[in-house]
Amino acid sequence: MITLNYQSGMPIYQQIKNKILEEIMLGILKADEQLPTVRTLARELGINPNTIQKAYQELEGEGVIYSLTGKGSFIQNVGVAGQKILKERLEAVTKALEEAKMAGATRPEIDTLVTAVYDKGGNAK
Amino acid sequence: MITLNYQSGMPIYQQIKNKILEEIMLGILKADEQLPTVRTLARELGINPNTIQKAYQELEGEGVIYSLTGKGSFIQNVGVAGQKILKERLEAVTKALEEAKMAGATRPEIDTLVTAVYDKGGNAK
Amino acid sequence: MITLNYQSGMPIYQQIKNKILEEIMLGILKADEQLPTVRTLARELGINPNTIQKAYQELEGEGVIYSLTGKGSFIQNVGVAGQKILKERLEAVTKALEEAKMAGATRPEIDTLVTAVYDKGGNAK
Amino acid sequence: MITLNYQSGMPIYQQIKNKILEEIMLGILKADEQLPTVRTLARELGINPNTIQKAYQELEGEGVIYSLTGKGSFIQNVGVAGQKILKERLEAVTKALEEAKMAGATRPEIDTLVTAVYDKGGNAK
DNA sequence: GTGGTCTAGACCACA
DNA sequence: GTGGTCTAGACCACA
Repeated sequence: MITLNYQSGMPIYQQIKNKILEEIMLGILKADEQLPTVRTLARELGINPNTIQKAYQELEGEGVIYSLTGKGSFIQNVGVAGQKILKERLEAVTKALEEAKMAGATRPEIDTLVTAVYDKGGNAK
Repeated sequence: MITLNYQSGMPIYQQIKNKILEEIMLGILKADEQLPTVRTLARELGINPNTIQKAYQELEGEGVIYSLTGKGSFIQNVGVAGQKILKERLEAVTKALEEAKMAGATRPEIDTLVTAVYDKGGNAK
Repeated sequence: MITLNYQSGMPIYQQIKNKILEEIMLGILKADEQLPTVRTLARELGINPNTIQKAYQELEGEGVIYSLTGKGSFIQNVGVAGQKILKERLEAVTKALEEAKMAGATRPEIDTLVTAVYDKGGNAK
Repeated sequence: MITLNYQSGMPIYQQIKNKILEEIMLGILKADEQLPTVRTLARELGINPNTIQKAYQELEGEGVIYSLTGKGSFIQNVGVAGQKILKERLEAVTKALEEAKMAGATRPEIDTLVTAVYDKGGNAK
């Protein structure tokens, strides 16, 4: 179930990519599981199939899914993709931390945030 | 002295905004101090005046600077602007943390990052 | 015994063609020997009969097998087909070599590859 | 100067990618040199700008070029990209060699091909 | 002007 | 039916 945000400024195909990555990370989508077809998902979301196609093709280029013409699109072996995603996100945290520090954030303030996120229970979003 | 990175993917006007915000946070630019004019800065950086214009306009919209027609652009009272910037950056950290957690980042991994950033000394960038 | 690789990107009908060509080259399939029927092979491999049909039709078009309506498909006189296949594959090697050379591959690098392939013993795959 | 082959079956965007990779490999295109704009190249080749866009975006995703909105597209630092391309092409040679061997190609036949390619002079295509 | 996103719709190879 | 390619054309952010 993907809900699109047309006001956020984030491209639709990006939102779709993120949602799929998220579901892989959370174990909702598992290796070799089939994704909705390009056309089906496009119909469901009320958008153009080309936009789904773009999302799927980028994910395939990144080794996250694989596509079989005439069959459909499937989740790739999760391990490799997952490690890459984790690494990217840790780098994003570091960058955000540096900017916050520059704006005057203190160590205790940051620690409070970290604790808040890690005590929220399983689902972080 | 602003150095632009054309290959980082970050829009030029954003880099300019960030640099000014940074200098305010670090106390280099102080309240009511005058910024270089749009044309002067454009010439210095070898870029289109429209780009500087956009950076200044957004900073004015965010209450960070104020413009006096025919006089130039000036740093707003720092306290107010600073608190808003800090708040935004702490929110960015929270968002980055949530995404990292979802990708499998553990609490100790995050703590290591935080310590790394806060033990680097004064200049975080 | 054909094993299909759904993730290699190579079309299924191509994999079937290649496997048959390979078995002819290796002398496993001999002249006038009967191939499994389209339906039998489709059932065995768990794929669509159309896919087998396409593989057989192309092989027939290339003079590698011949079909007798109501009887089945048979291996063509091996000599003729084999020479054509060999010629095609040598052309493929030339093309690959030219592209590698253009990308900076040196003669010794190529010689190393050739030796590696030809010293591996009977089974090259 | 790119000439397209509409009969080859190779997608147009692939042909464009290959041509650019080739020119980088041959040193015709150098680091930070600007490529023709999406629209210009589309007009020149008589094809849709979207097709050029796709070629450029894939090259950017592969780290071969970088694009600056409002400025144009440029050749990335060549070293890294070049090594990746070379490695891929050597693997293609190995695969072609294995298939040729399986079809009965002898070592001397292969050596003849290699010599033919490497004695043709600078321009292999 | 330049790259990036998206829609609408056609046509193809493959299964 | 399914993914892949391509055209035509609109609109956007950025420079």
